[in-house]
Amino acid sequence: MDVLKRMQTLTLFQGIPAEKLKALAQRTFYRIYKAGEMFIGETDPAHAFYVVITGQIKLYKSSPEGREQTLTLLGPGDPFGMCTAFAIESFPANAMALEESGILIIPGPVMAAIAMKEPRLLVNIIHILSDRLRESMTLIESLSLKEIPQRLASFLLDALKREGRAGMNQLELTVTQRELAKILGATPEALSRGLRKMNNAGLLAVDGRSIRILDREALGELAEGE
Amino acid sequence: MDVLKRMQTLTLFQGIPAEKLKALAQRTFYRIYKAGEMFIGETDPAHAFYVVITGQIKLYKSSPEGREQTLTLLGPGDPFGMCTAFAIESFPANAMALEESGILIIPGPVMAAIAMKEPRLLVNIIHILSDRLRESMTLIESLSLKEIPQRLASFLLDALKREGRAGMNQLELTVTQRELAKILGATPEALSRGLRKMNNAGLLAVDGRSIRILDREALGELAEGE
DNA sequence: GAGTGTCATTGATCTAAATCAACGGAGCGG
DNA sequence: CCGCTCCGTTGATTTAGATCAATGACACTC
Repeated sequence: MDVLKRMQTLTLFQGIPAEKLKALAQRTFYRIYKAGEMFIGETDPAHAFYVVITGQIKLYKSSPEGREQTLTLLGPGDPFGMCTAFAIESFPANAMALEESGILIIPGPVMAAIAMKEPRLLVNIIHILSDRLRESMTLIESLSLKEIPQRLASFLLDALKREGRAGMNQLELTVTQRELAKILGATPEALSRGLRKMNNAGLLAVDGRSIRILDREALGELAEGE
Repeated sequence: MDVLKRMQTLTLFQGIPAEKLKALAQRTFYRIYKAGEMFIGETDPAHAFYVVITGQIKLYKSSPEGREQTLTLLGPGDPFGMCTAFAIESFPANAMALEESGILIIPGPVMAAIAMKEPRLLVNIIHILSDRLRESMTLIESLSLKEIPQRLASFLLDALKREGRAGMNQLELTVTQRELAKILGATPEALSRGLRKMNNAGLLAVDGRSIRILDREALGELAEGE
């Protein structure tokens, strides 16, 4: 794989001079992880900066009893590990490949050295961190202040907005319902019941991983809170 | 108040040349907010960078039914609004002064202009954002995977570690129990019962806002999960 | 084609914690 | 001093959602 070429297409590296990027690319690794492979543990001192190239990664927390909460899903182009590269000692979560995934690994010190001389890169990182922070706050709000049907409705509308060309009401889940449950902070059972209820109410129609939104407005009202 | 002098003491501005800081200080405002004053709403397009000088600020989310979840407490020296200054359009939460508080307000564009030429400042901001992100993840974990007694135990140990000189077992809450409940994602009733239970079990002794930890080890076990 | 793991689903039961309600105490303003 | 508000507390009730258990549907591998 041409690491440099990939890096040039990433928004993370927009505005960075080619020679700097080349220096970075020379010390960057590319690795394939298998589906289900957990490649960063919470306590790992992983001082590196990662970028997903192909596949899908989830960042999550897990409890001693085996329950899990997904923090975020990452797809092609998404960077992660910003924290550890510059700031924090150990990675604050676990990372697992949901499918076979190709990942760029940039050693923390390498990244830091380049970034210090390239404010544009630092600003890009700040953008990404800000975005993640906002998402985290939304998740906190969701977990603490909303009930499961509301969370589900919010998620669906959000996903529709994110992936949907205007006017499309079809939604393709990138993950199993089991995984979706972990994103929403619910059990698969609760999610299943939630979907069925919406189905019965005529809000949507589920068919495997694809969901057709039938009544966007009603879903919106539900998401807000009746 | 001598804005420049204050700014020089902030870790946020460590390593920044004096003349740059002076330019920043000249365009910075200082404002006092009264206790209970809500000074940023979630939808506000507040493109500014804030630093708490005195008092105490909480960032929080609120639901239409009036329930609240506190995202974080901020004290003297803590900056916030990093997101809006550089990246996001609207502020992702509400901000309220819990006590009368003095705040520095640096207009976003001013901050951005200086920061672009001062990588050190950008790195400082990345540090802070990383830290906030890690805290957010911990809160998510807490809300989703832990029950209230566990959350409470974690909080107490954390607070003890943060404020405590080694060996001290005395803990002074900076907020009412009502506010603490909002931090933990619980109701005041649930918090009260939790504290009483720990009291009865001989883990701690509550006296108003001061808490004496009697059995740190047992509290630690409880925090993890039995 | 049988055997096995994962997935979604549905029903029955259980439980942590919210909600509702009531009360005593502390601080404050008139 | 009396009323007022906000706080913490305790008890009774309710409920959302977890847990437990069982089932059918696929998709694999052997």
